[in-house]
Amino acid sequence: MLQQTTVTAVIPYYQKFLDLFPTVQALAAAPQEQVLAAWAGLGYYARARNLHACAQAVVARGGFPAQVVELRTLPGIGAYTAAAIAAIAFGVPVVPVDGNVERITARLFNEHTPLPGARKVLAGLAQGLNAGAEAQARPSDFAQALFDLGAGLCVPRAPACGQCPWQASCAGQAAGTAASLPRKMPKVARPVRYGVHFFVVDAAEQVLLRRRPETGLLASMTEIPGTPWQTARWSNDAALATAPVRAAWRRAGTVRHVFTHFSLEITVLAARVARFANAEVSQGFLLPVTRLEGAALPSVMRKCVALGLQGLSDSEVGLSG
DNA sequence: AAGACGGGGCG
DNA sequence: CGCCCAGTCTT
Repeated sequence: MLQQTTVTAVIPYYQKFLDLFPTVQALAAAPQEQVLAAWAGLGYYARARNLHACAQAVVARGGFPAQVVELRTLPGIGAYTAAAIAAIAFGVPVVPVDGNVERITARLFNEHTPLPGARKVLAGLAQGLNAGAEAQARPSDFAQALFDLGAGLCVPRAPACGQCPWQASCAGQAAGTAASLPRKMPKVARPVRYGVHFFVVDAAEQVLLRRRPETGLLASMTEIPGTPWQTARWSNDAALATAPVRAAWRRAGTVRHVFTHFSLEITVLAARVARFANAEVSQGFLLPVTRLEGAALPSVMRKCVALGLQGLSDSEVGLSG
């Protein structure tokens, strides 16, 4: 759950997962929809699918493996997580290399090769950090100490080298380059994409939703119907041609959202209908407005829903469509 | 070796 | 606004 995410963001989700799925068996037996709904808002949804599949694999093999090479074969368990579990849960003397440890290592050895190219070299160097007898005897504490050093002192900007226990042996500190390490390859510009999504509610206060494809961005998550996300703005006519129902659409507003590889600008149209025809619902499903909170809606769609609800409560003149 | 893959918090 | 976060998987 912590992969590429901050601890503070994870804590409430972690608590919710322990309540919903108190054992690995319970998680393995849960329907995917419930797991995705519990993960909704945390991002990188492949992690949720991997965690679910991982629980099923662990139950199938009769328990958790304790060695790095076996942990590594489980879904969603890469080099870092395998080492972290082995060291923390099973006392294996290995060093888990996350962003913190990468940064500490680059500074200790004054390594100037930019990431991600330097990743393999840094991981190799990091494996030598626990050579001392104390580190060998306490792999879990040593890993935690590295995380805390990276989070508290050896921070990305303005590291507190004066308080660092490794200051004397740090080549980056000696060279005066610590604060600028690790170096990174320049990032490519993020393009903008545009979409139009439709928030529509019937007289029974049910919202029309659909499930996203099982692969790609926001895979298997829930959304309100909408156009594809393209590089050009949508004309009214082109967007309305994709509307899931005929209705008096009104413009509820614009949602802006930033993904890793592009920014998204979504125009939300909102409408009420008396009732949905069967054909209109066949592409998706209906959910009472009061149950939207428990749905597997990613953050961008929660923004759209909030805007749609607000749009319906307003009283403006609508577009036709 | 590159990309794809979320979301929020902070300077 | 850009950077960063207890990375992994696919191509």
